[in-house]
Amino acid sequence: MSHTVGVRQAQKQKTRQALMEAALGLLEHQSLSSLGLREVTRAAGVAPTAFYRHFRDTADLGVALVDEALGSLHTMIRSTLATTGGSAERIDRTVGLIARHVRAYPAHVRFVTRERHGGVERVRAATGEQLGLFADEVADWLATQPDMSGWSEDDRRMLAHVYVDHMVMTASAFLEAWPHGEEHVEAAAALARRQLRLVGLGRRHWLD
Amino acid sequence: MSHTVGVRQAQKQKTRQALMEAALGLLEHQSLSSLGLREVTRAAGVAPTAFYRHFRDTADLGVALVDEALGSLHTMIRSTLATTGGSAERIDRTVGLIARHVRAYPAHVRFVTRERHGGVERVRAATGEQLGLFADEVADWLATQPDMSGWSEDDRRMLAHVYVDHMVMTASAFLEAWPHGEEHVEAAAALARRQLRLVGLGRRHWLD
DNA sequence: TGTACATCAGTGAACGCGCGTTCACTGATGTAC
DNA sequence: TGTACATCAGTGAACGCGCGTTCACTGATGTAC
Repeated sequence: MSHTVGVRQAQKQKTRQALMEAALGLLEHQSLSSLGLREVTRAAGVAPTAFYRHFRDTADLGVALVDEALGSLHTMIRSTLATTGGSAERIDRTVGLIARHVRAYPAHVRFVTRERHGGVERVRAATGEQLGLFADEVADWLATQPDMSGWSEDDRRMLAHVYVDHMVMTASAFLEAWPHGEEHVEAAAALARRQLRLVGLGRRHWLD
Repeated sequence: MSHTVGVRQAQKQKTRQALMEAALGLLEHQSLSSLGLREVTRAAGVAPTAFYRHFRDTADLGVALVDEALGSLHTMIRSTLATTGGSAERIDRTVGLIARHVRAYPAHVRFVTRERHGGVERVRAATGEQLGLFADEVADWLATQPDMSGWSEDDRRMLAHVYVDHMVMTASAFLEAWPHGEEHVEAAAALARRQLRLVGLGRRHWLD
């Protein structure tokens, strides 16, 4: 057998992933600062001591979850930016992409919104850093848009910030709306679209 | 001595307040779902069992904290709405009021932003309900503003929602900026003002 | 005003339990020759 | 290809500790007469 990655490493990755998924599941009903190591290993089906082969403590696991969760968000942001067409269509498509993302990765979204201001310093820092990078990316993209010429660097960053915050808040709103039925989800989508329209109008008249 | 409220009741209130303040202090570095009953009573200087004379469990205490924290926020919102003058002055004063509120009640602000999406269901529900009432109040006030005639009920509620969310996010940004020095606070204020200007422009052109 | 009894906020001992961490281990995978 | 040794992911027993909750209690405050 060719040593593709090594059987041992592959197995280790599998256990690591099992720990992260078990944690993500448990975090639906609690926050990271109350998540227990034994609780996670029990849910993952390994001995408590196995945990230490992968993470120093649960905060360390939390940072790994931030990277995973915001990696998937990153993909979504790129899709959003690639959207073309008129203003209304872009808004529709953006909100649709957010809804799809929440459907595909509900636990990731919950984790990010919960721990973004949560009780674990290192995780808060990691989340803030990553969302900052997103804002940078959006700001860079804005700089390429024809209607943004004449905007100052600071103003562009401000607008990017607004878009990123709006995306996170909308994702969180979808997550809350879901269990209450389809009409709540549609209401959340309608709200998000109106808000984007408001921001779009502000953007159009910023240099008036 | 006239039985003003009763010495006994007054003493009980004092202990209750001590428990809530101790909890608020402890919550600076953790979240409610990991807050321990014994930890709180230790910090408050009473026996663990005294806790049960006031709260069923820590979630119950959390709900009491929500009421207290959002009561103080409520006062601030009323002040903001009472602000008069031109658009730019109103923005300046609003952001100033938020900054003052954060200075006066940092623990309340931290608690609300942390537990708004935190791991304790009942506290999340209580926070959401109260913020919803704020949005209602802002929406009602918007209905009295001359420039809002012609707006639909839904659109007014959307705008109110934007203002309330922006206020909470700005308060949270101030809280994070504080320990990093005065220039970070000023940057957060500048960002908040620019965002309000963007929203104001959108508002002015909503019915174009 | 004084006395006798009721209330009840706060106490302190005791309990069983699950926690995080340590340690020496096992046995499959990897490596050198 | 085969053999001998090294590595190291995962195990299981053991530990000391702080947790939430129960219970009977104490003594200051409140109330009835």
